[in-house]
Amino acid sequence: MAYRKTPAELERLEAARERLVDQATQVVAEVGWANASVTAVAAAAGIAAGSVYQHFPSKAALAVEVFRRASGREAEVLSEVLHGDGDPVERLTDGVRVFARRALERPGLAYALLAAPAEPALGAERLEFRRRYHELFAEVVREGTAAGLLPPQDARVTAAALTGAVGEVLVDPLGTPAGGSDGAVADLLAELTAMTLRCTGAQHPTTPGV
Amino acid sequence: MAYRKTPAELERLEAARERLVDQATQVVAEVGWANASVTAVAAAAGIAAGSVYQHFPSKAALAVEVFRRASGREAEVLSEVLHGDGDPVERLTDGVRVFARRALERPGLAYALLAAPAEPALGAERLEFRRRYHELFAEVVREGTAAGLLPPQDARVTAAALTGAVGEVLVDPLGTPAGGSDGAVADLLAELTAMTLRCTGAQHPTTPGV
DNA sequence: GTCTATACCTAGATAGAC
DNA sequence: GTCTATCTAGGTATAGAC
Repeated sequence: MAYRKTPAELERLEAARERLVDQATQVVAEVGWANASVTAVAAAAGIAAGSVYQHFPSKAALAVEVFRRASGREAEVLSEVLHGDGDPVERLTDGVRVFARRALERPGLAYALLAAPAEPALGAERLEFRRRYHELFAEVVREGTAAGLLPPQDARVTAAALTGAVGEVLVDPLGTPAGGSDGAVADLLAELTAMTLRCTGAQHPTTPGV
Repeated sequence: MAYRKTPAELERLEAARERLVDQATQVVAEVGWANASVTAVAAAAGIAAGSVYQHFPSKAALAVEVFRRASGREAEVLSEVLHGDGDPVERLTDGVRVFARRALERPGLAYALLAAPAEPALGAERLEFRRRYHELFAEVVREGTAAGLLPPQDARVTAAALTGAVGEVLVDPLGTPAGGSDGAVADLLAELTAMTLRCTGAQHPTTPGV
């Protein structure tokens, strides 16, 4: 009985925890938060229901971890694109396009993160992440205004509006089983970027890109 | 024992049901769906918990009724404004302004209807009402395009974007206890209408109105 | 450390008295 | 028709064997 766990033990534990979070994410994407019981999640991860509590103190804690993990990834991707190359307006449309495309590729997960009914704890978490999106968008809007590419405006309002607008436009396609296959996705992305440009007050579409 | 209830009886029942729905709405606005237990709602309506089931077959049915009632009112008000006088762009900004002002006047209820975590049944209901908003907005956007006031665009996407944008912009103020007192509300409304105009691509602000 | 079996708790729903 | 008291189900969390 060692007083400290060996590195190998820690690694195994960590791996099991990872697997649990991954599988829970999968289950949530498939059946939603409401039906993702501890039993179902544990079964998916190949462990017993009771063993979940070796890794998380409560179901809510696991749910929060799942949400943070997945939402964090999206926020990071968005952040990278928004801080990338090109003028602010280009980056904004690129960001929206990438965000939307990723959502449409994993509709179940995106729906769970963006809109699906969930416990209060997750509601709070969602609100926090939406604020993070607000900040990311607001920063770029301010840059655009400073560069004279966008008219004067309250960047926070525009950023919140963009967040809500993109989410709302996506929810319907995400809800319908086959969110739209081939060209429908391209059309939707084009309309989304056009809306983004209008919403910020950009005068000329800069990149008519894919 | 009459085979049919007398008109007086029916009226009394109907009144009790009304009172129950009203009080349930009140409770939901105050404590949210999660904490609006059958017991709490019944207490507010001055009846016993068991008696709730004289009027509704289940808690979910009552919740849906509460949601439909309240959301229906807002949709009607919005519809009236959008179908009122003036050019399409004016009506659009008026609609957004009225919707937002009403929400800010009843923050608890608005938050419950727009964003608060709720059971799956209500999630579906919410989605349905958001579609109703989409349609209302889309119609006016199409009119605006037809009148040459707005550039060509997919009205459904713009309408969904407006719905999401307005909701998202409102959620933060609605969440904070004193949503903003005096001039803050006016500023927010002004920014919202400006955003609405940009989002639809309207070139010149038509009514700088209150 | 992981499983099996079970305790427990909350909240919705019901039965029967008045 | 309404209340009180009770039942029940479902799912989280835990105890103890292996």
